[in-house]
Amino acid sequence: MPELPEVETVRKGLLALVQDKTIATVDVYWPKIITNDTAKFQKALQGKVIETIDRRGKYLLFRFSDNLTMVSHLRMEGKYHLDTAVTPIDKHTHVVFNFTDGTQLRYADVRKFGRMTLGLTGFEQSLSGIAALGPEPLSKAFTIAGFTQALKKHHKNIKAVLLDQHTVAGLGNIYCDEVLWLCKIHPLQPADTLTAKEIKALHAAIQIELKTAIAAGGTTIRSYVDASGQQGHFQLQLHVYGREGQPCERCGTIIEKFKVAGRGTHICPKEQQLR
DNA sequence: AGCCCGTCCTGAGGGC
DNA sequence: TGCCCTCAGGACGGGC
Repeated sequence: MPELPEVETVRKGLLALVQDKTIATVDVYWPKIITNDTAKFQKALQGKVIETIDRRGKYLLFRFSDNLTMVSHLRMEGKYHLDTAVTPIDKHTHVVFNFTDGTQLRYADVRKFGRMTLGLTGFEQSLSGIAALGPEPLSKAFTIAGFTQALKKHHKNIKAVLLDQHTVAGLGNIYCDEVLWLCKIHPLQPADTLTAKEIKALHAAIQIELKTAIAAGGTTIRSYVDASGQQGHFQLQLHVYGREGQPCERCGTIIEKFKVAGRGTHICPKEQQLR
């Protein structure tokens, strides 16, 4: 499941593969992936050049010539890769961008949860999802003061707050469990009850964790690969996610798994206690 | 405003 | 072997 480090890894890899390429045509095999009118989407992209690719939270922002931006969210299993027209389209490929040089950018998504939206650059600021997004965790906009203020507004549990993207952008289920373990905070602890010390530790852990995960090319748990088909390596540095039944690396207590906000959640029951 | 829940999807894995 | 059921979950819209 691509979270910020995986999306950033995809962005960098993808940029190296498709920058400056010109789109000839677009094939759409599962129209629900495109939230615009499919025919308009296809027509608008004809002849456009991919100038760069940006990222905001877990969203990829393809910047095209003529002031067009395509917002793309991979959700659970979305993947991009470069291919040639002679390779048969597999059943999980839903959108194909045909370039004028004969190569293709293919979007595959087993679950079909991913979405793409095209508009005039800047439209993404008012797109639901991006408009309400919290600060980028690796930018100066993510301050301890702002983080503290945002946490005070919520009485729901800290894990749900970190997951919902409004307080800070980019964390998903895996990195939430990891940073909470690092800071010894119980995922059900109400956000507005965290101490200043805990908030400071969480703020730091989020940044270190995401930076380290980006450096490792992201985390491959089920199926994540980057734009070149390479797996990430950060799964080797996970402390709690997917480790239920195994001893905590710090204290030896058996890691437990239960549901929080509808998500599988992993904790060390000794070190992460609800207050 | 905040919060919770249903929805979208398919493949993997368990039970019998 | 094969079938059925459950689980995995990010974001969003609707309802309270």
